[in-house]
Amino acid sequence: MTAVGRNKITIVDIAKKAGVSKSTVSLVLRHSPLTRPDTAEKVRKIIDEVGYVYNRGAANLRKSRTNVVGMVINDLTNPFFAELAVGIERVFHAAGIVPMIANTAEDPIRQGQVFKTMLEQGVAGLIVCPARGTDAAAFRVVAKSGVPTVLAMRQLEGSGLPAVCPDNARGAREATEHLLAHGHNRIAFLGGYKDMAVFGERASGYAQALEANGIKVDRNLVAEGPPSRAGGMACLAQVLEADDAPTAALCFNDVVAFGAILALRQRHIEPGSGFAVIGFDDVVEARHYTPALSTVAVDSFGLGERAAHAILGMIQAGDTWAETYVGPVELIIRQSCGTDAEVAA
Amino acid sequence: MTAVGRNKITIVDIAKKAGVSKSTVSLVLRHSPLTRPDTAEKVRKIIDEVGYVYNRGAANLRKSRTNVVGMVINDLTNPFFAELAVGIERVFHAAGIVPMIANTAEDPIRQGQVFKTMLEQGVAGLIVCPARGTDAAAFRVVAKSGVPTVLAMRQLEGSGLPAVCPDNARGAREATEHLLAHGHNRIAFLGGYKDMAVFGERASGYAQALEANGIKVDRNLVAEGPPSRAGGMACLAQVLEADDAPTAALCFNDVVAFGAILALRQRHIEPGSGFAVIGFDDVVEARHYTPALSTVAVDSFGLGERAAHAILGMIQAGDTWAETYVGPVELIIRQSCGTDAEVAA
DNA sequence: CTGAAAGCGCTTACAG
DNA sequence: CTGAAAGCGCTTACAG
Repeated sequence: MTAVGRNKITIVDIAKKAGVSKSTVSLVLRHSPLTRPDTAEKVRKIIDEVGYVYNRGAANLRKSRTNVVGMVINDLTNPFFAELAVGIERVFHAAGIVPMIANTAEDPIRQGQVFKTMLEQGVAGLIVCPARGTDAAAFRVVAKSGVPTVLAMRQLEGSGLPAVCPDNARGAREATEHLLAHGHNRIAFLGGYKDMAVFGERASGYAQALEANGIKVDRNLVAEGPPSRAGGMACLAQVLEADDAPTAALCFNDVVAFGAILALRQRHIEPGSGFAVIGFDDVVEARHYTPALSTVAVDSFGLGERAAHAILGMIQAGDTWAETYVGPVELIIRQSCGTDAEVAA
Repeated sequence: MTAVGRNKITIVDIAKKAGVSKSTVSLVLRHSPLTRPDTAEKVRKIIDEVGYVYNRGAANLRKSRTNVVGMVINDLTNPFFAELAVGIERVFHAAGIVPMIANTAEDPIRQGQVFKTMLEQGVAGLIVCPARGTDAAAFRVVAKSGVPTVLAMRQLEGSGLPAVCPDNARGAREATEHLLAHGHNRIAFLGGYKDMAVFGERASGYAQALEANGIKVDRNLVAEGPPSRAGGMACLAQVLEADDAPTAALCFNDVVAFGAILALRQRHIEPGSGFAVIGFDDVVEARHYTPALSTVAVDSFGLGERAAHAILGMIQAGDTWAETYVGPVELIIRQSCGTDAEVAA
C-alpha cells in the first residue's frame, strides 16, 4: 500500500489542489498554448511544491508511442563502441528521446533476448551492432514489429536493413596499397573471424589491393583469431611460421595490432623498421602506443550521430527505411609501419 | 491509423481467436498455474502465430511497478566503467530486469536531466557513478521519489546513500608503502581533480602512508590534472620541475600512469629503473603495456555484481537501504615500478 | 480557455 | 479453471 515512501502523486492530485481539471494539468505539462498563463503558472507551482513526477509510461500507453530507442551493442568493453554510443546519445538527448543501451557480448542468443525485451518495452526505434554470427533471420522479429531499425558498423546482406558503417573495404585496400608501395609483398592479414561483423569487408579490401598488384592471397598469411591483444599475438606467431614469412601485416583492428606488436617485441623484431604493422579504427590509444600505431581511422562519433539521425528521420517520417551511409576512412601513418616521414627522413 | 505496419495485436485479439477471455490470456502469459494445460497451449500457439508482442509498459502501469533499473555512468568511454556495466548487466539479466544505461559525461547538469528522465520512466532502482563535482543535494529528487539507489565507485558524505566501491584509500596506501619500502622518499601523486569521484580517497591513502613514515606531503609533488593520458604527461612534467624532484609516482588511475610513462620516455628516463610508476584500476591494457604497469587492481566485475545485488535486494525487500560495501584491492607489481622480481633478480 | 468522458493494454481481485 | 469489471496515469477529441 504505502509503497515505501514512493510518492504516487498523479495529475488528478495536482488538479484537485489547483482547482482545475486533470485535462488542464495535462495541457500545462505539455506546454500547450491552450492554457491561460496564470492558470499554467498556478499549476506549475503546485507541481514543484509537491514533487510530482510525470509518469511517462502512462503517457506512452495512451499515445501508443514511446520516446525510447534501443541501442544493441555487441561489445561494450570495446572503446570503439563506447564512442559510437556517446555520439548516438548526444543527438538523441537533444531530440528528447532516451536511449536504452544493451550489450549482447557477441552472443546471438543473448541478442535475440535483447530484441524481445526492447520490443516489449515498446522502443520507437532500434540501432544495432550485430553480434558475431548474426544472420538476417535474426531480424525477422523486429521486422515484423515494424520498428524502424538501422544497423551500425555492418551491413547485413538479405536483411534489407539500412546501415551506417565505415568504408571498411576501402580502408583496408588503402592500407594494403601503402604497404605494397613501400616494397612489402608478403603482407599478412591478422585477427578476427569470418563470421564477425566487418571481417569480410576488411579482408576483401586487403585481397583487392593484393590482386590489383598481381599478388595472389596466400592463405597462410591470413590468420583468424580473437579480436583481442592475445589474438593478435597468436595470429602473428602463426603467420611467422609460413615458409615465406611476411614482412608486414594489416590487422583486423587496433587491439589486434597492439597484440601483434607485443609478439614482435618478444621475438626481438622491431615493430616499424623490422616489420610493418597497420591497425584499424584509430582508437585513442593508437597515437600513444610505442611505437605509435599506423591505422585506418573511422569516425566513430560521426557514425553514431549519423545512425541517430537516420533513426530519428524514420521515426518522425513514419517511414521504415533510410539510406545506407558509408562513412569516410582515413589512413593515418605513424611509426608502426616504418614508412612515416620521420623514419624516411 | 495503420501505424506503418506496426502490429497492434493485444491480448484481446488473442483472446478472441482462442475463444477465451483476456484474463485467461494474461494468466497464460505469466505462466500462471491457474490455467488448464490444453487451454494454455492453445493460447500460446496463437500467440506465436500472430507474432504478438507483450506490452510491458501497459503491464507496468497496471502493476505500478517496473522492471527497469537505471545505470547512470559518469564516463562510458572509460573501459573501467564499461566493465562495471557488464557485471551489473549480467545479474540483472538473470533477474529479468532490464538496465537502462545513460552517460553523464562528468556533467552534473546532464546528470540532473538523466535523473529526471529515469524517474519519469519509472525505474525500480538506480545505480549511479556520480559525475565530477556532484554533491549530496543532487540526489534530493531521487531520494524524494523513494527509488532505491546505490552509489557505485564513490561514497557521498551527507547523502546517506549506500555505496559499492573499492577500498581506494587502502590501495593507495599499500602502493605508496611499497614505494617507500623500496627506498623512494620523494613520491608524487599524479592526476585527477579534488572534486572528482575517488580522488579524495586515493590521495588520502597516499598521504597516510607518507605520514606514517614521517614524511610530510609536499604539495609540489601533488599535481592535479585530467584523468587522461595527456593529463598524466602534463602532471609528470609539472612535478619534475620541483626543486627536489621525485623518483616515483602513484597515479590517480592507469590511464594517467600511461601518460606519465610516455612523458618519462620523452625525457629519456627509463620507466621502472629510472623512475617508478604505479597506476590504479588494473585495466586490461595494464599488463600489456611497455613496461607492464604496476597497479592497484580493483575488481570491477565483482563491484558491478555487488551493486546489482544490492539494488535487487532493496527492490525485492521493498527496503530503501543497503549496506555499503567496500571491495578488495590488490597491489600488482609488474615492471613499471622497478621492483618486480625479474628486475630484482 | 477548461471540463467530462473514453480509452491506451494490461493485471487484479472477485464471482462463478 | 475461467470470465466480467475496475483501474493503473495519462492524452485526446468533443463540448461548452
